[in-house]
Amino acid sequence: MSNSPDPTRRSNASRQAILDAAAELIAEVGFRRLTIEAIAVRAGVGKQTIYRWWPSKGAVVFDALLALQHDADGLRIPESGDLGVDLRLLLRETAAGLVDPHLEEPYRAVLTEIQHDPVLVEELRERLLGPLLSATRDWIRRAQDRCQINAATDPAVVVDVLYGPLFYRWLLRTGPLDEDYLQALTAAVLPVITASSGPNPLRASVEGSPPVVAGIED
Amino acid sequence: MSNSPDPTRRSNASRQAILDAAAELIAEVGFRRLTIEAIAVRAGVGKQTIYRWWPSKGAVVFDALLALQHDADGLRIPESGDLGVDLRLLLRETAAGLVDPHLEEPYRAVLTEIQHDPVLVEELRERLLGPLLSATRDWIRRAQDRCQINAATDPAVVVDVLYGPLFYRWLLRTGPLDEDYLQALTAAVLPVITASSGPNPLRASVEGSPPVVAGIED
Amino acid sequence: MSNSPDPTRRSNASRQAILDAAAELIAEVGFRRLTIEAIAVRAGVGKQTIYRWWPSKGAVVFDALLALQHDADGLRIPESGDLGVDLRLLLRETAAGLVDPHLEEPYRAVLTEIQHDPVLVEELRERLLGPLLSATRDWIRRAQDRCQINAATDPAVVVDVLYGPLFYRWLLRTGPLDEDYLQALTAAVLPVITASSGPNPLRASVEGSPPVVAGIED
Amino acid sequence: MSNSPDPTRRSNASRQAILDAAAELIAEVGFRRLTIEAIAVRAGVGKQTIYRWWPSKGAVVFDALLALQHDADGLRIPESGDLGVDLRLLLRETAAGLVDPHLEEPYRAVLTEIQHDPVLVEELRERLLGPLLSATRDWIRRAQDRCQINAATDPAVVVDVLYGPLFYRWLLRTGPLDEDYLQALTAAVLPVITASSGPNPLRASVEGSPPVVAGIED
DNA sequence: GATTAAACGAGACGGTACGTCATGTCTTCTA
DNA sequence: TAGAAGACATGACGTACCGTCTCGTTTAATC
Repeated sequence: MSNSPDPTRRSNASRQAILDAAAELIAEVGFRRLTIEAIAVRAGVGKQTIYRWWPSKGAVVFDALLALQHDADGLRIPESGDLGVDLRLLLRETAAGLVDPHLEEPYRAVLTEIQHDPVLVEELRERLLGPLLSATRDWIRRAQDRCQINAATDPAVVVDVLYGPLFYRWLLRTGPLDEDYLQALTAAVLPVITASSGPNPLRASVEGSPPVVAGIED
Repeated sequence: MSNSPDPTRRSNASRQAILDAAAELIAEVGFRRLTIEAIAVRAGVGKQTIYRWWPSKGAVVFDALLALQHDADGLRIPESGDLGVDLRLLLRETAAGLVDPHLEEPYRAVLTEIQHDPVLVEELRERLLGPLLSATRDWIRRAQDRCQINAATDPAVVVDVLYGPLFYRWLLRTGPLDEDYLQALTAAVLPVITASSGPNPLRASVEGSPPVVAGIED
Repeated sequence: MSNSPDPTRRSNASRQAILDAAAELIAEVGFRRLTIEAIAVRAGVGKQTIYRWWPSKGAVVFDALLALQHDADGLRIPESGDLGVDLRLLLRETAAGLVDPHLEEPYRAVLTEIQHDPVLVEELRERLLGPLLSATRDWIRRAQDRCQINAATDPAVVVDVLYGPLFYRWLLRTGPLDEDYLQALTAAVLPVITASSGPNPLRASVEGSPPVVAGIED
Repeated sequence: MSNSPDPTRRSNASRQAILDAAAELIAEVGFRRLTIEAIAVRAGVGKQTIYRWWPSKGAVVFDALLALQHDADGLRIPESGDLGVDLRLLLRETAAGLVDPHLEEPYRAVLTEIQHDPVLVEELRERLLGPLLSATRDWIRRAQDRCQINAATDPAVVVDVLYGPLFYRWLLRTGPLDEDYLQALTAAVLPVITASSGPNPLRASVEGSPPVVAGIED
């Protein structure tokens, strides 16, 4: 007694028209004023056709974003062997996606939607973020193998340190993601991820300051 | 010929009731299903009283968040002189706010709303983010004066590197913000911001890789 | 590029429910406190369904009134050949409608609404008043053919003289529309409409008073 | 423990400004879209000053109408002794008020309001209609004394027959109240009210048709 | 002339209903 | 028989007014 439709009978023309219409409209009016009805009209499609195949407006936008990214061929992780060069390229490509006129609004919309939609966050993890993050983690691990990145650091943490600052500035709009910024960010982040060799008195305080840590770890 | 209401005649009881109701409701049903009507009913207030004083639902939630924060006395920036200790405390306090049962939903809501509301982003900059960020930047500058942080790095970039990873993980829900994570993040971030003195071959590649940089800097 | 809905797809169940609810509510609370929202709730119908098919609250009540009248089978014009008898029957049937517990309020509401709504007055003319008045005028003409009514008088004027006094008393509530009144009114009106035979000095003054008439006819 | 205000301290300037504003606004936007707030603003008066002295919007308009009528000096009942002349003058003056550009809308508004407001209908009876109707009835009685009007007819019925047709046409907008109509109406109505002496076969049927009347009077 | 109490203007308030909009479901017609 | 078209019940939107309720500010009448 399943009510789910038969995917083999799905009209691909309709699917494509819907994603195109969604992409166009989100660029025109933004996510807040984007409506299912408008998408249906623009796509020349019945509303039910949208409701049949997507659970929410956010899911449509998410799929539209994926389609746009495929057109742009996605994020490639550079690997020249030179960590500084690779890092700059990686950050630049990431930033380029965030400020791309066609992609920025959908990105913000998806980021927005996952805050309140557990289904969509799962979707995002599996189909957009997951591949990207695991590729990044592999890239990090290889750099660790080459002793370019401190092997003691969890790759997941390195990922946060790489992408986090970029997203933070982008989301809070505290400044532009221009070349100057990327340059400064790369210079600042690079030492974090490089192998730490000599003793570092500050670092020591983190690992060993007993009274504070005791209080903290309660 | 101004149509704006007279703030001196504003009912403080209504204002407080509205903020309380908003805080309660956002915790109960989340931001998406939060409605102005429900806030008005819960607060025992006419809808117009909300529309008179706030331009949008997001603005109400933002004020409710500010009020909650004031109750919690806000974020204090620690300054023991030990950079590692201070950094951990700072990150821990920040993270504590993000995962506080009363604050998490409002935080996500505000973060969400500023993506699509230029007025609110300005409000946020002035009244929530601004004070916090400038305090953080001052803290950084003092640490730079003590030669605990590389004086060549723009404090704004340091801010991004400090808070960015935390927000990134929190927004994308790629993992918990628990003590283990904060410990690892502190350990990873600390070297970024400490003064780098000796020659660093990787750093050199960032500053000097001619062919790539040439292409980039066009 | 028409935005008007397709009448062939109209839900007749909703239509009937709306008219019934309107009739009930107007009897319960009167026209002034009758609201579209209450009609929608009582009818188990969305407000939009009302707004889709009727332009105003008055129009709904008007249709409700028409439906009630159809149930009561409307006004029949009697024609026994005896003018006095017919006239009394006509006035009595008219008065019966005006004081019917189910119809009085809707009648007053419609009369009220047409004072301020040109669209509704047209509607009224075509669908309620028109048929009644033209039937009455035909009835008058046949009586004139039988020389029971002065053939020189415009049937439209006769109509006013027939119905006007009744409506006047009903609208201004200057007295009851009971049998005594109908009896007196019939007795008074009958001579108006009967063929005038003998010379009438007063009548003469109307037709011949030169100075006054001169001033009037300018 | 009376809450009613002290009439001796009433501001006459405000009273007049309110009535003027009401008269202006009803001419501009009609009664339906007339609001107390708009009257208050236009009159430069606080809303409470209106609510303090009038129980309803209809009451304000009623007073505004009375004031307008006083300016126009009201309806004088002509009495030349020639019934036909007097009747024409009376109908003409009545009709003139109904179609006066300044008075028509307020008249319709008041007529409308009394349908649903028992307080106002009483007010109307006492202050507007009452004096007019009793004057008319006196006029009729004097004509009856002069044997110009059938003394057997109740003056109240005569009043209805006089004014009713005019109001009927005016309210239902079935035709203009121009000189031609007034001429025809006068000619038609005059015989009703004149003394009928000789035998009238139709009249007889009214008074004596047993079978029909019997059925009716049950 | 100072006091004082009520009417006044202004307008914020808790409400109700408005008419519109978008949602997600359901039905009808068409390819 | 899937899909377009769109009517439907639902319910929130933001607005307009309602009638009540403070607020100072006149404005008379009393002291």
